[in-house]
Amino acid sequence: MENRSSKKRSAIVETGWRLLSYHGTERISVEEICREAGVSKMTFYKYFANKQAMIGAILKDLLQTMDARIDAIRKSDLPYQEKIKAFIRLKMEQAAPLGWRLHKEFRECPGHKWLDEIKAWNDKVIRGFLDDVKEKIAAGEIRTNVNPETFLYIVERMTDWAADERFVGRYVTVEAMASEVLNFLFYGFLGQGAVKWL
Amino acid sequence: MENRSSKKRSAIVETGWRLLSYHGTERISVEEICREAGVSKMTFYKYFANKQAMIGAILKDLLQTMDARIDAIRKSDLPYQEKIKAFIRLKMEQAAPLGWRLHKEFRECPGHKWLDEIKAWNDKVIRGFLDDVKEKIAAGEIRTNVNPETFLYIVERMTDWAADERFVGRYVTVEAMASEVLNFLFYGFLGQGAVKWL
DNA sequence: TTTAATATATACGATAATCGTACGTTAAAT
DNA sequence: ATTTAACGTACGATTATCGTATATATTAAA
Repeated sequence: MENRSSKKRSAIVETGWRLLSYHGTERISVEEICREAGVSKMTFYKYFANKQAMIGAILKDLLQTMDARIDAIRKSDLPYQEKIKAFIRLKMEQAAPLGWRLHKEFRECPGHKWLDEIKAWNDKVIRGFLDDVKEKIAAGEIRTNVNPETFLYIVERMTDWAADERFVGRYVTVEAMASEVLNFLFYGFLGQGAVKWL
Repeated sequence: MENRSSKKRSAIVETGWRLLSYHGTERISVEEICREAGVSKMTFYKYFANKQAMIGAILKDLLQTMDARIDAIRKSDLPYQEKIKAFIRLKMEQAAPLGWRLHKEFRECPGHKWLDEIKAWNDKVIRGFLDDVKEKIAAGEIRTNVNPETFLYIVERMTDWAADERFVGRYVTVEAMASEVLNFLFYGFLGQGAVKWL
């Protein structure tokens, strides 16, 4: 049956996602995926009707996973600071994962099949997070040396960075990138202490 | 003759670079380049022996251009800050010029033909600036907890904010905005000193 | 203007990649 | 032992790609 937890299927999904996020939807082939995943083509067609179906399944899984992670953060009893960090990290780890490559492809091909779904999901994530932050700032539970509006704007812009190849391309892992951004967001470029330029 | 300024050749180089920087060296074909450039294959092979030769020529041209720009900055008698700005601009505008895509490909394929050349070039561009910054950091004149390259990127992005009315519109004066941005840039979201979360 | 040289386009054969499937094989469940 | 699910091999059909041989147009020289 369509055993969703088959090892072979997992291998296909994993390899498929890797190649997909790197090369886009057009420049990959099922043969390549099978080759790299160590799976025969017949097995591939056992689980997926074709490449398109596989992509759809992968994206669907991805969005589901992300939703679950978001809910987990929301429901958790982490201190609010940690929640914010978790959100930002999630957003960055996902925006890249969703793939700058795919973002671009989707953007460039308007009538794209999964465009709306992804956009909707994206909005959902951002709005949910920003609304929470706004609320806390308005309630005075968060104090910052920066105007709240400025903060919100910056956070919004930062999510763009994660889809910018010039930025993402410098980091080996998404974790490293997210960590760096968080570090900057909270503490700025300069460490505390005397600072001189020239 | 191998007219280096032929229109057709330019079209090939231009399109070739676009596709190359986007899809990498492996996932493009000369037929595709010719198709997109509006050039016949025969013309392609008039100017280049094959795809590899074309890539080599493109990269060579690119590096030469970049070298010239770097030297121009170095030789200029601009004040130090202006030189830094120029470097930032060079690095950000053109300078992922090699394209994150190629950087990654080269990084992942050690025995790559142009790896050394490109690495050397990259060092020349980045080191020139970053070494200066790092020097200042080491000398205690600048202290930072953020990767200098990240800093470069962020600075560049901040210049975008200044052109975004959603951002500018919040401030009565330009000074207020600059102050806010600098405050954020230097100290991050959290001010040093008494900052409470929750 | 005629002629030679050069630039560009078309057509081609050879090879390889890709798709989706028919069929055979293993391994486990009944 | 027999059925059934999972998986691999081999296949035909189609398409892409390479590099070249040949044909045409354009330009420069005589």
